[in-house]
Amino acid sequence: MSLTINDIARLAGVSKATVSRVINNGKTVDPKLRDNVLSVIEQVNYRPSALARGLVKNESNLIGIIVPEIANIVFGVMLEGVSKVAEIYGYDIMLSLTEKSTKKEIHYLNLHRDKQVDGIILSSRSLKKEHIEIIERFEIPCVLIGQKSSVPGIPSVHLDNFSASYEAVKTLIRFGHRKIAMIRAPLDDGESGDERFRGYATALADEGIQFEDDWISVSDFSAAEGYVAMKQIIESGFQPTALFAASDKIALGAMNYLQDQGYMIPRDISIFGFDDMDVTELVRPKLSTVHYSSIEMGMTAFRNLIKLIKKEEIPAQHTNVPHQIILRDSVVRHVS
Amino acid sequence: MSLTINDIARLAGVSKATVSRVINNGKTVDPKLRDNVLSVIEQVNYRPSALARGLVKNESNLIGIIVPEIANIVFGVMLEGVSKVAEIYGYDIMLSLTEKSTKKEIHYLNLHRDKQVDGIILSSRSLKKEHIEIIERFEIPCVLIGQKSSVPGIPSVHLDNFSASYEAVKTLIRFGHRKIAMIRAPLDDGESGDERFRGYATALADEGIQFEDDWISVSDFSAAEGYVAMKQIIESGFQPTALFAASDKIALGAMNYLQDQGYMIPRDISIFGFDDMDVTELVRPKLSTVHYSSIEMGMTAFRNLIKLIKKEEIPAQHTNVPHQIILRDSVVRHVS
DNA sequence: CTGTTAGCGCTTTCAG
DNA sequence: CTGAAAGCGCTAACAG
Repeated sequence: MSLTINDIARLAGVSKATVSRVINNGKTVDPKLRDNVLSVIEQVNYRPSALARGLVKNESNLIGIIVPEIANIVFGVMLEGVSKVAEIYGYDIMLSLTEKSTKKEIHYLNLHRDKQVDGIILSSRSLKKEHIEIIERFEIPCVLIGQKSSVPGIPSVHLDNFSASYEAVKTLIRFGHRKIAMIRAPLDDGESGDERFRGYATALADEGIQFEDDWISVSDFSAAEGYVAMKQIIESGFQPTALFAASDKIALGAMNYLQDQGYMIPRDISIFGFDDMDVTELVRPKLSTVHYSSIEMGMTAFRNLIKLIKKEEIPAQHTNVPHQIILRDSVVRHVS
Repeated sequence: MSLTINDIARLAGVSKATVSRVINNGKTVDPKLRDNVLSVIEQVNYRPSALARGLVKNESNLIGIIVPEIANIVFGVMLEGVSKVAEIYGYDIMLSLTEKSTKKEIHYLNLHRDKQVDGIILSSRSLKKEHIEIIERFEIPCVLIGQKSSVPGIPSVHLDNFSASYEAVKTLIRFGHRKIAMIRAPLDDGESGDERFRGYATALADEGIQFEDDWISVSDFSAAEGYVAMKQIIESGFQPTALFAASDKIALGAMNYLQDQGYMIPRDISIFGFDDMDVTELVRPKLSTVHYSSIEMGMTAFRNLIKLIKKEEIPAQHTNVPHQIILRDSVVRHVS
């Protein structure tokens, strides 16, 4: 077994209170004693138990991250952001994956509380009563990432999905496109999926363009589904001159379908993605897309969480991460 | 504050020992008492503190994962594998990122021990004396992932990088290629980078092909560096008919360079990658590559870790995850 | 400035 | 089958 504070106290010939003091750079400890204790600690390589410490201080220096998946690069990068700042603040990370299951979200919310995490960063499509109950009952500092939160006390960090999509579609329109298809996120994907669609719809409406049902297809965020969704649109008979996809992966899948069918991109159809994953520059033509910084999102989420934990400063209920329109080769002016 | 076991005891009119017993489905507890306690727990939504429990039981149901990065999809998927099995066994995951820094690896190894993780899955380029010291001193069950371990008691889960590369290059040779370039991993990337190179070298040697220094270039695992590495090879004057890249990302970068220079792929140069990331099917031409299952790797690593933790069964020192050669459009027969 | 003494919330002998 | 008591490793008053 490991050495305990008692062992150190004995070895250094002091009380464990003193050892505790030097460990915590406690107030005034006689320099000689301190040096002595320190050298003993050094020699035997003593490390205090975070568990015991957490138990009495009622804090763990652990924060929880609950996200649907991690194989998705967007979440991976987000997590790197959180991790970077967490490291600076001396927090460790407990990670749980939910596969978008509300049940698992609840399950892990509870589990994280059991482990006494000091706070949680949660990515959920929508906060249900059950989420809120747990968070409020146990007073767990919590920030929502990726979706807008409407719950006071639970701030969120996210994109302005509406504006981003609006601008993307406006850009297509400015390039002379009017017959613009969209592959949107599943209807149950939460607020951000809806907002992207709303941006699309509003941009068209503002230009007096009326879209039909068959301009729109639904897809989860995979390339495979994007492929199918594009197929659906084309087979419906609609001939768009441009496509706005709710994610880069969808866009790539769609692009693949079109290329497989002999369409030339962007000559026949312009394509606009969302996310700016690194593959956007690796595919040909390079993909136009909406850029935002996932890492920034993660960092901001953590910073807000810290504010919540320290109770020093109340973070804004909503924090927007900036976005930019990135024009690459997949979009060209439409000539009629 | 949260309710404690004492509250429950009081509320249920029993001793906390009894409450503890029912929580742990302890031996025989009078059914009436048990039901009573259970209903109280249910009613007030009591959840025992994992910290306190961990302190006395000397286990945390936490396992640590220490990897260089997570934005890299390979690690992301690995982590999903670990997570999937961990969930079944009721373990939570503490995650730390090291950016390949040995110092950070050591740092987090210590930190994880402090938090009393029951075991650690570590991805490190090579185990130094310092790693081993910590692991052995504190008797932390630990499995190495992605690299072969030569330390008894620290088993590893990894690919047979040598064979995989050997087979890939043999495949190119079988397709009539002899002037085969390679972009390899950095020299300090550890054993698996070396093995991939050795596979390449051996395959050529076995066919009596002598390669020169300018056939080889070095790149980290990014597309940007792959681009530069390919440029280097071409500008050296060597005209390969095929390229074997140590990763898909490198391959894609290289492909981009070649395409930018007007080369036609695969007509002018065949390309072989490694990893089978999902983009391999999204780019044109689709990339030939070495496939293996990162998720399987993660799952296997966890299973081995559990064996180590439970001390029931000693896991094999080395566990190989199977690989396969995937031929796609980026490789064609060379016609001289 | 230092040691003694209580706990933090839980499990686990050990009696009964 | 149940309760009392000790203790996991640490911190935090409180005296001295």
